[in-house]
Amino acid sequence: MKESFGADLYIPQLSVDCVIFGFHDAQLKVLLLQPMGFDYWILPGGLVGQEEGVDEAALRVLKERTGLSDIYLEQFRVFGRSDRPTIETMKHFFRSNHLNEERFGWMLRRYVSVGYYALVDFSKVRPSADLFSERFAWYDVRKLPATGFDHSEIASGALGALQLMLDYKLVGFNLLGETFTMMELQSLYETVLDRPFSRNNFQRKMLNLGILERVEKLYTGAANKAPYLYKFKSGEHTGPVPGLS
Amino acid sequence: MKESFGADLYIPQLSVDCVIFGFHDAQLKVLLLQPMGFDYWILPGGLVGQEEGVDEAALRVLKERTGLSDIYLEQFRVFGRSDRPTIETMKHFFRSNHLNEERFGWMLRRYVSVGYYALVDFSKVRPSADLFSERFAWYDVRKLPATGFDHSEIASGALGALQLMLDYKLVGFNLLGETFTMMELQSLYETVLDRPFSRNNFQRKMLNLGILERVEKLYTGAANKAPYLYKFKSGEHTGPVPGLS
DNA sequence: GCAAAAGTGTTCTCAATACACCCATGA
DNA sequence: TCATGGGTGTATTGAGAACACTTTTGC
Repeated sequence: MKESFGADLYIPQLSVDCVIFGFHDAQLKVLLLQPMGFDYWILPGGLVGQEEGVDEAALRVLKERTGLSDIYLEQFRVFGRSDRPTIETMKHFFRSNHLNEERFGWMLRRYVSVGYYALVDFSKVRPSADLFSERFAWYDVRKLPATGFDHSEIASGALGALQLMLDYKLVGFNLLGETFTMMELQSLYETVLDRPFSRNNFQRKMLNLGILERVEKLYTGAANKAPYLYKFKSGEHTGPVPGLS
Repeated sequence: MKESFGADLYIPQLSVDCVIFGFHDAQLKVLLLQPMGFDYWILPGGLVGQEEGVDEAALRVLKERTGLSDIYLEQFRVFGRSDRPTIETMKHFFRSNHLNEERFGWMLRRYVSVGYYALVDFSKVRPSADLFSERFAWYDVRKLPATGFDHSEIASGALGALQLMLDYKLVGFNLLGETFTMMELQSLYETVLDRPFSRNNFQRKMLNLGILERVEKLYTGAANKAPYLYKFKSGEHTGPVPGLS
């Protein structure tokens, strides 16, 4: 039997893909990687080690790509159709990079992928590309470039799941920094849910939840009243990996 | 290399497990199987064929165990911790049934399982045990017997997911027959959500949704007013497999 | 006619909405 | 002092909860 590099280290035909959301410039952005010598982009992802939990694999990918641990992470769906375009894309990649198909042939199979989304503080992320990628970039989740595999489908699935969860578990705060103004929070909600909120009612709704703490005033130097800064009362709704699978 | 029966037919180390919910006697029941010569119970499940989608595998299991196709099916979570008790349980099973570990040794690995829940009309199901099981039985989801693997965790995860979805997607009707009385529907909601509703408010709420059609009166022969029968206006919320993964 | 279950109506409360008004700040 | 953005207050609406009342049916 030929030497297959890495074949025995991982669970065969299983991968994780992470949709990493960051909020910046009033846009909900997604971190993408561009594989070597390719003109399309893919989501950060990886294989699951034999001794590793699936959630742990996703956290490892997140740590490698963002430099952060303690990230809010949620599993949202398995992408397992038999016609997922995994083999063709991988072959294409191998040929473009002159990789030996005999060594990495074990990867040329149909893969089932577990989809995760993560919420990060955009300003804290120090992204880095992986070994097979040339570069990374943040893209507006609603204006994605051409993607490999079925990764645009995974990204829009993640957006739908996030929209569902946003109020239910109050996860939005994970996309902001330690402190934020009410307008920033509102802008986040409007961007994610893609609909406007009225300024004053939004404020009342958020304050009535009883999970915001007013910190101090922020002097912007702008020609208006200085807005308050708020802090999320850390508690149940912040932690990463709610239901470790 | 030794002959491994079935090893190449399936995606290695990946399985599906189905929590099949039925509503009967004011209880939310789950269909369980008892493996040959064992004293615990397990959920219906199976492996995923190489040419088969993960959802398709779940539908196949459902059809085999219930005799029904067109079942409401929802994927809810992946169970992929590295310490899932799959190997020990399988070994135990092989030894009890004098199966050759050399032939089926490829199954003695850590498995990742995709969890599904299904909603069926209890009266239409004709359950059957699988090849490795002695018998089947319906159990109240809140009074499960001792289960193998981590299947009680999967079952309670499914219950949680169903509770979340019950109102959001109005999936409850899949647990009832073609027509039903308002009391049956209310009893279903009370059982699933484990809390009481007031009779009249529940009725108004349901009718205001505009998805119920009043059919005719039902003569029960009881010493009371005959209740109306209702029908679910078939549309968006009935179909099986909402997001084919 | 009475008990039991089904159907309908009324009131109260609370949260979401829309609208209006006041405050702080820099040009 | 005025435009800009932030903060607060008030009326309206609609859904949900609690309560009471009427209708049908077999005994």
